[in-house]
Amino acid sequence: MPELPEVEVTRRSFADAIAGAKILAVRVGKPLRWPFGGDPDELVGQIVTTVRRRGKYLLLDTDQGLLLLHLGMSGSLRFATTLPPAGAHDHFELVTTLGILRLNDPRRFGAAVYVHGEQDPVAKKLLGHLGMEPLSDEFVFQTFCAGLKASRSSIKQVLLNGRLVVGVGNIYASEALFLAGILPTTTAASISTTRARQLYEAVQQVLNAAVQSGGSTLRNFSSADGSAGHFQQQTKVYGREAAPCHTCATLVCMVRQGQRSSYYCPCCQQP
DNA sequence: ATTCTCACCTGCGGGC
DNA sequence: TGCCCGCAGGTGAGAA
Repeated sequence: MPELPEVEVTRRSFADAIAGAKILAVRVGKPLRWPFGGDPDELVGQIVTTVRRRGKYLLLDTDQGLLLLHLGMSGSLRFATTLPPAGAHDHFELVTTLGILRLNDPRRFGAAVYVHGEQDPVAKKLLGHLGMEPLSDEFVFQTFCAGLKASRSSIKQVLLNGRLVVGVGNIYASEALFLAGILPTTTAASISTTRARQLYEAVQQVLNAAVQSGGSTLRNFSSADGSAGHFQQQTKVYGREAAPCHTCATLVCMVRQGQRSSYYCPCCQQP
């Protein structure tokens, strides 16, 4: 479920509450996307200091190391002083002095990985190739535009793959391309500087709007305090195949790109 | 080097 | 009602 907005909303919903917590126990369920990377009990006694986000990863700094969490396609976190008994899809849990942090992930594409720091080889493998953070000052138009010019892939794929800009997943790629008036199948390198600028703005606009709306809740997503998002109610094209475009009433179309669905308005969006 | 396809896993909705 | 198929918010590995 989680693209940048959902991960960021999740982060904000428990970052302050967990700061300073001492880890009392670690519970591990079924295997996730990546091995944990050590003995989970190594975390016991460590203090959670801060919660950061890099792309779609959450980075929990402790006084001795770094815990990487990823929500995959179906993951969500809860942080509360008390929680119901762990269910079949609760695969990772930190019991702390300030509450229980629990990862629920039915499909298990998510991950919980412990490393000693961002220079750790495993951390570098997971984070090292990630592109610019679209909601930070490091998101520079000139770099973005140059990256588009250098790619022969479709613009939808470039937005999705995270090498140029991180955090844009299947929902927000379609939405940003609609806002920019660009067809998802357009070759990235063929996009003019003017339209690249529109896309650069659109990416930031749609991600900011989604964060403001608490993210999208398509199935069971909720932030760590249990609240759902509602951006899915304001998508312009995503999930709206055969429905009328809100701008021009033309029916929204769907196309498969790299086994993912892309939605677009054939009237409002051009190559 | 870059680009494309596949695999990982579970659940749900639609069609028969 | 039950079964089978396709699809779902991600992404690294390996092939081309």
